[in-house]
Amino acid sequence: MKLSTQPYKGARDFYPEDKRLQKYMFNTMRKVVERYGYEEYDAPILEPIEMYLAKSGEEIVHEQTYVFEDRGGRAVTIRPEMTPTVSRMVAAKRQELPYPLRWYSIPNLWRYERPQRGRLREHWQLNVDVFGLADLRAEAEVIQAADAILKAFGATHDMYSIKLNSRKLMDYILHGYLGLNETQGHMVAKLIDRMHKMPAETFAAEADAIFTPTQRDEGASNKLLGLLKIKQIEHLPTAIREHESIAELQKLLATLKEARISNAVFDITLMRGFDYYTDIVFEVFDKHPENNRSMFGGGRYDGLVGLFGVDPVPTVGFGMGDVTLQNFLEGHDLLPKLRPEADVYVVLIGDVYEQAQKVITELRDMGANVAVDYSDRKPDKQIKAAVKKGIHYAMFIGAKEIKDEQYEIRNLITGVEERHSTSRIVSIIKDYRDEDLE
RNA sequence: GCGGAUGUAGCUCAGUUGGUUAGAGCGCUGGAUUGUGGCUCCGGAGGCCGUGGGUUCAAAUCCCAUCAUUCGCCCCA
Repeated sequence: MKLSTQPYKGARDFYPEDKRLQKYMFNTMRKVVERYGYEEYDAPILEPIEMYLAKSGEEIVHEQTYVFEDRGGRAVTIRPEMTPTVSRMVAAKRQELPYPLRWYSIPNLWRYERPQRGRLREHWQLNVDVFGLADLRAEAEVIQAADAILKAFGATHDMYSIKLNSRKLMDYILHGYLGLNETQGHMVAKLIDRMHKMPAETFAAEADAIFTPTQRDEGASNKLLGLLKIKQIEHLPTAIREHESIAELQKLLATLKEARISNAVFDITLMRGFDYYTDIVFEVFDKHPENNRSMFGGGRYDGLVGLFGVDPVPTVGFGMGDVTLQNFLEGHDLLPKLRPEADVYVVLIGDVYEQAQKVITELRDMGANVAVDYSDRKPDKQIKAAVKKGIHYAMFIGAKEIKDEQYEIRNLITGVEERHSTSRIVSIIKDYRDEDLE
């Protein structure tokens, strides 16, 4: 039987060029969040299944999680998200950690589902969380960090928008204002979550079906439809505007505006799927016409740490997936041309392998990344290999060069060729390497 | 889990109403050119036509199944 060369369904192979891109994305994320003072942590990819039974809807456990039995008969899952894990870690050291905590991680996560654009079975996700701050300043900070990451990739505010809403507000609207019971509220919330994927009439009909005849007679259904059309906080009915969550949303929007985040907007239709959010939620949307979709989001989830039997710790965080981020960067043409690791490709001419060792070692000792072609092929073949690898410089070492201690170095982009000493060559290489690091 | 589309060379794809030995471009490789890439010219390798069954004198082509890829739904980071 012939073995397949395809990677497992929904998972990706990272060839060097792919890995280079991933390194670029992760490094950029790390650089930004560390600038905000976040510390990196990590944890096992396996967790006991109980971790996911306690929270966040059953769907994810029963249908979208990798579950298997270990040799000891324990049910084990491959983590589908990092939030429960990090909550567990915080709970374990609840009393000894220096709050507020600023933690981040870039875990590998798995979900058992049908792969499609922007959604694979395996992905990596930057998780950024603040623990121990029951204040909007935490929300403001993580949103700023998220915004700063996108800017670090070269994105501008016209490319995405940041939508904000409040779970507390929605709870009040659904139950207090519209008078729905818990089940109805849940159904309406799920429906609102899908609102933009269906025609307005379908939405209205499905919403209507959730209300009781009495509620419909009282106009609750029409009230809901009216509310969902409102784009500005100021246009909400007075009764709603007086709710405490409104002042918080306004305050957060004002803070973000001060921080020069001009593309943050209130969006009453923003729900987000997880049930564990307790207050502010936010989501970043790609505004590219062909990829108009949610990229990533987060919010406040004050209840998770407490599930581990310790006093609750207020928490705000977000998760940014690598697949959707990459789609975003590609769509807006923000991916840079990444350079290979090697600075220079050494072309050996003639039988100089032994004598060239000294020079090559010298280059490496001075900090150059040097790949050497040991194939004994003719120079043109060796040069072609260097070009194909995308290496910027080719260096020629032959009998003549070794004798003179002057080596030919060619810029493979411009074709310009010069003869220099090793130290001069290394400084040329380093100048080029630093060029793009502004 | 449900529905649609697509599987032919490493890649992108042709392939007539079913009819001999399955094609092109790019790429790969050797040479022209034994110390120098990109252009040009000449040669070469590379295919179980996704896989398994069926119909037929005859299948890349028609039918069924299956697997994979992909788009959407469900769900959701």
